[in-house]
Amino acid sequence: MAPSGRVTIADVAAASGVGVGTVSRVINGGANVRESTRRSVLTVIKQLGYRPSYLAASLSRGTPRTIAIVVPHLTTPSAVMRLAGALTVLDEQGYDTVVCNVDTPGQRNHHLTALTSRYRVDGVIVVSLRLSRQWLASFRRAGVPLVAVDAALTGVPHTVTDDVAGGRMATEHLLSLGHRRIGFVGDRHLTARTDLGFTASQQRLCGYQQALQNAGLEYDTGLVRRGPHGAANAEELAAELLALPDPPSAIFAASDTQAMGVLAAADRAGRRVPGELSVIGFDDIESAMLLGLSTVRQPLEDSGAEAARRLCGLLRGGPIGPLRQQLPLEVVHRSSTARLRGSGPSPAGVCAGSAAHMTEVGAAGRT
Amino acid sequence: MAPSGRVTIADVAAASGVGVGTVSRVINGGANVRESTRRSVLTVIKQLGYRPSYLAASLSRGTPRTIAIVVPHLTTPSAVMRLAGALTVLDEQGYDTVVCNVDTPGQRNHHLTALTSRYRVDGVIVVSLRLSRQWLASFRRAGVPLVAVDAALTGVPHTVTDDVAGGRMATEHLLSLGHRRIGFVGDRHLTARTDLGFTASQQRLCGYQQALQNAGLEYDTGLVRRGPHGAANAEELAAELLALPDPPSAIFAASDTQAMGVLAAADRAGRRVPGELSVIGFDDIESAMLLGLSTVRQPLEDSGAEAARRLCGLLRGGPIGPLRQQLPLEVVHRSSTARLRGSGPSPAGVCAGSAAHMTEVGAAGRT
DNA sequence: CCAAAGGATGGAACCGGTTCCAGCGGCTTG
DNA sequence: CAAGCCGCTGGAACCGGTTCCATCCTTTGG
Repeated sequence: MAPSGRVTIADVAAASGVGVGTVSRVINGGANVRESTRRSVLTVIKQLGYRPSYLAASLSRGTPRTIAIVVPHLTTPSAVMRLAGALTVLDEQGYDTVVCNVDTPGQRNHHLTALTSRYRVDGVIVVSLRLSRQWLASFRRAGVPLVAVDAALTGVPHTVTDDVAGGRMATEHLLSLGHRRIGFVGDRHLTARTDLGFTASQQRLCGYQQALQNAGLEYDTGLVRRGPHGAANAEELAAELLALPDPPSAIFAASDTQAMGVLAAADRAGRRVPGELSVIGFDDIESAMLLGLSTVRQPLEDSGAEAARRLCGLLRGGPIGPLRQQLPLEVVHRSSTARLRGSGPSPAGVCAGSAAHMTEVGAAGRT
Repeated sequence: MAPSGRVTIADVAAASGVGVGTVSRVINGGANVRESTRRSVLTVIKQLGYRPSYLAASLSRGTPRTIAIVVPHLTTPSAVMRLAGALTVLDEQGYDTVVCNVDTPGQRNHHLTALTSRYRVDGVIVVSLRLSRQWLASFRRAGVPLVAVDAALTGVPHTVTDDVAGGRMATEHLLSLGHRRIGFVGDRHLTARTDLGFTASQQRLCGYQQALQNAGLEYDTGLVRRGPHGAANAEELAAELLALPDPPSAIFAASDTQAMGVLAAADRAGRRVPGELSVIGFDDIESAMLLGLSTVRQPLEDSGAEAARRLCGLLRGGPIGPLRQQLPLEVVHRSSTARLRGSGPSPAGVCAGSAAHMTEVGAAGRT
């Protein structure tokens, strides 16, 4: 028994009169250990209060059984759901997960440097971050397995949705309800250098443009407002649109969070939703259901879970499969969108897009 | 140079013609290394693509520089904000953070067992979980430093708010607006055995009762509805209250999430807020601001940050200070609460509670 | 009754760093 | 000029497990 300090496996071995190998076997899957031996060793372990060192085991074993997940703006609902999905799977698979929250490019670089310059985790999941060619090279050089969610990184397995199609679906939903003047509220396009470089908003805008074009409508930049992320900013932008001499009858917000800002702006401007203004968001976060917000649903939790599964498969050395895994989108019609007054009923909207179902969902609010 | 496999510190030492000790000094704070030596070693490191093993370093150093945070229902906004606050501080302090999400008692036990039965992290932050005496003993026996947030654990440093006072403040706010029939919507009280045993809702209910009593009002159990957590359930409970022959003119929801359910129920029942129904929540999550929800604000992010700071201090061996750290609460008056029609203006509400300021905040919505 | 097969076991080597201590020039000081 | 100090350095011991291999003790088969 150790005179002082931590109890080690050697102490346990000595105290129970067996070798360290046997103790190790007892602790782990204990194949080939006589039942009586096992029991006596377990007793000693309990008596001595022995706690195996995870570090020593990992070092010896050669793998930390830990993965890192790098996620920007952790507090946003969509990021959290992706994280939660990944955590669930990694938990099941027996991995520890260290979470790296990233709010600025500086933080991003800090964490990416730590992950590539030291051997610390078995693999990394990157969420919504558009990594530069340099970073990708760093990971490859370091031999750190990498998968991405909500970001198409060349050469890296990624789980994404078709944001362009999603933008189209949202816009087509509004078009099918008879709307012709449709506003857009989304994030400003920024470079990866000065910001984290999200692209979803940009792509959804593309889908919006495509849908308008397909419908033979002019793309009116006056109806497009972009600014920093966040509901409060979206509210201002929407207020601008509503103050226009010829305001839109519907607004497509690039995310549900921003859609909530739009709803607030509408409320403040005294516009009834959906009577005087239709609003559709993107993501289908929990609040969307509560607020009766129509939206384009993407499987947020699944996306995290899928990425985690793929990473685990990769670590197990299994086949990688196609680099790009695309998850389906779906328009969810709640009570924030309605037929434009004065436009006759039209045939069911044509929903282009990867998996364009459209569900009618009974929801609270806006009756 | 190693013929194959990972590059080790010995390889670097050999390749640069110095000893391992010197390489180690270069990698870390490099005190007492000649500048020319340092540079040549760094060059070799880059050339060989050497990545120091975090595991080996931790084992040798004796500390993993990692802490675990156990948080229930990660996807709820309040849990996320606490987590985010803790992450920020731990990041600054150079700790890795492994996140243990817990949705069921089984998961809780699984993670707590892992944390106590193996030496894996330097310390643990527990959020909102009421740990049993047995678990506390396990942690003490294992010598794992522990701090708690939003849960008063005996003998453990904890960062909390006074939920009873908060409940009182919310109710007094409504009373000061002339309301006399005030409903309550909150979580069902469950034992720690069958559920995770949150107590906040229960305590806020106590505050509600106290405030009523202080105002000389009868406690009417018919106005109190409790059920499983979640906005959807709260919506149902609120609907019950609104369907009463003599419905309440105001409702206090034990959390903002539940308050959102109440708002949805009011909307669905055609009750205008705050004209026909006042609603106040608790927490001040981001949505509350957007929805113009009056609420009792608690510093969620700070609570996580404070707990992390205390844990770091504890690990550094500093003084622990008082076990209980209490953060202030504050009523935020937005546009979901208003004077009861027909009741004259009354003097400013008396706000009991630890630090009872009351702020008037201009907010969007419900004009 | 003896040999072969196989389960249980002990223990050395190893994982890859950190740290401490001894050693070695070179420079200051008396 | 010798003693003393200090900055830099090399390297062995150690952190606490896992794993593999040699060994020993049983069984089972012939």
